[in-house]
Amino acid sequence: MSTANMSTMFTTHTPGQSRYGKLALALRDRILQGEWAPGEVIPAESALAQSYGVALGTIRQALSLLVEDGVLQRRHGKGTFVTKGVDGASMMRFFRFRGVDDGQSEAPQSRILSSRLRTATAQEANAFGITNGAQVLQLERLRSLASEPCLLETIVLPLPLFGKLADSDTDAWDDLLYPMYQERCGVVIQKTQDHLSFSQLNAAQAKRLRLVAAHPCVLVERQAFDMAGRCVELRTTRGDAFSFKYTTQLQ
Amino acid sequence: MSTANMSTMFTTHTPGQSRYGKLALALRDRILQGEWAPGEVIPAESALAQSYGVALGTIRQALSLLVEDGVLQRRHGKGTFVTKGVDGASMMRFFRFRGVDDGQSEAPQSRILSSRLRTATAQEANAFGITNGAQVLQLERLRSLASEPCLLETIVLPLPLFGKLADSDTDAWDDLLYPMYQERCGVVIQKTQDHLSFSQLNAAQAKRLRLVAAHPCVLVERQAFDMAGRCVELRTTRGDAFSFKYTTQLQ
DNA sequence: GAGTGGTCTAGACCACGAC
DNA sequence: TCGTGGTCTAGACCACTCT
Repeated sequence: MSTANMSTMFTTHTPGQSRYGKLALALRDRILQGEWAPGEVIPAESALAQSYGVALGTIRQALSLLVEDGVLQRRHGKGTFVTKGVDGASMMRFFRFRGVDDGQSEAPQSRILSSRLRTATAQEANAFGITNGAQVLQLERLRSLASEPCLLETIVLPLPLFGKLADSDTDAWDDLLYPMYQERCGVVIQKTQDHLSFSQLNAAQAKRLRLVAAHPCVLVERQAFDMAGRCVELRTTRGDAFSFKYTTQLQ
Repeated sequence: MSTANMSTMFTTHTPGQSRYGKLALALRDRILQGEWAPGEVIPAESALAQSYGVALGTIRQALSLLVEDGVLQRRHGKGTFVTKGVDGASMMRFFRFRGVDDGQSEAPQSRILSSRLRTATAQEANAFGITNGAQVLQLERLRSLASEPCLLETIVLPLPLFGKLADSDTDAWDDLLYPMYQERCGVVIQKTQDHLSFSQLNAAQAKRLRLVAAHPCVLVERQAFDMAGRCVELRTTRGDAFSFKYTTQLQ
């Protein structure tokens, strides 16, 4: 089972797949298998090197790959830890709402407006990798800062995975969904991809956000992925375009 | 064997400043000094290691830092090269204009609408690190795809550096400014920082873009930096908000 | 074949964190 | 004091690129 082959004389050194690359894949598998839970330490580098029969530097390169991927985190003097996942407040990085005291980023409050089951669209089934016609859970959610509504969200979750949420009382839900996904469903959000574009609010959406119909808004279409790289959440977020503020660097 | 004992005696091993960190700073200086021009190779890793009297792995770590910074690029089997700078078309990554054949990203055309000298504002002087009241060159520029105007830009450049541009005929300018900065003024754009927000076009701006006044637009406020990390360009770009399309990933 | 960057080894010591 | 990750060494061989 162990990949500890004999010596460098026999390695094919396949182009595109070095030894540390294979080690990274092997370790990633063990993490996904749940051998070490999110937040836990993995064995020391020296121990891993010995158990795989490779040099320390080789195992360090493997770990570096997983650190780059965001699967692992190193802490000098303490150990190497499995990542806990992204923080749920990350949607706020696209906006800077006024009226709220700037400088202090208070955690936004969350209210679930509706929760219902329906069959997945073809697009959703494809994204989630589930069969056409499977069930999904659709949520409408309003996020507020200092009692001021600021973001309106539509969230779609594949049912086999998030069944426990469908049965529970939405009033008892946490303000942050991603940590809750992990606690209640064992789903760790590891990566997100956001598509930003510009749109206008319809009447119903505007009412929720205390704006007028056709008010300009930013549309954020998010796909969230678990540690295995599977898409496990589709989210559409709308917020006042004039509160949009985003910074990006190139090189 | 005994080398480890020797070398450690001379290095203070200052916390927060490793040997490869110092090497990276030293090499960066030599690049900024112009010892190797953008696009040129630097000496081989083995040669650098020998000339600095360090192990190969140490010089490789130093080079890795500069590669991360975008100052250097490695090419297996060929050598390590000084980066040529960012491509000028990078503003297009925020938009997806329709009517133009999608899939093919044609290079947008450029027309300089105006060019004039004026004294820098306090904010500009601060950003550029020049004295208050110094001269700057301000350009208005329209970018078009397939003869359709799509982006309106205001560009401010500090004068001591870009003096040659002020004297030249704007009709003979290139479509891409950054390569031209390098050719004519020896300025290599190495990094950019873009602040995105939403706004509305005034009457004059709208006319240039063939839209109506108060039409929603995306506002991109860019700072561009040279290899030494100095801000050498301030740019404000406006484009139709409905053509805005941007994708970003988290972790 | 010669030269480059990329991988790997085996071992030493340093800096950090907890006990 | 001990265990952890971080730095550094000296030397070997592999894979890519050009001539």
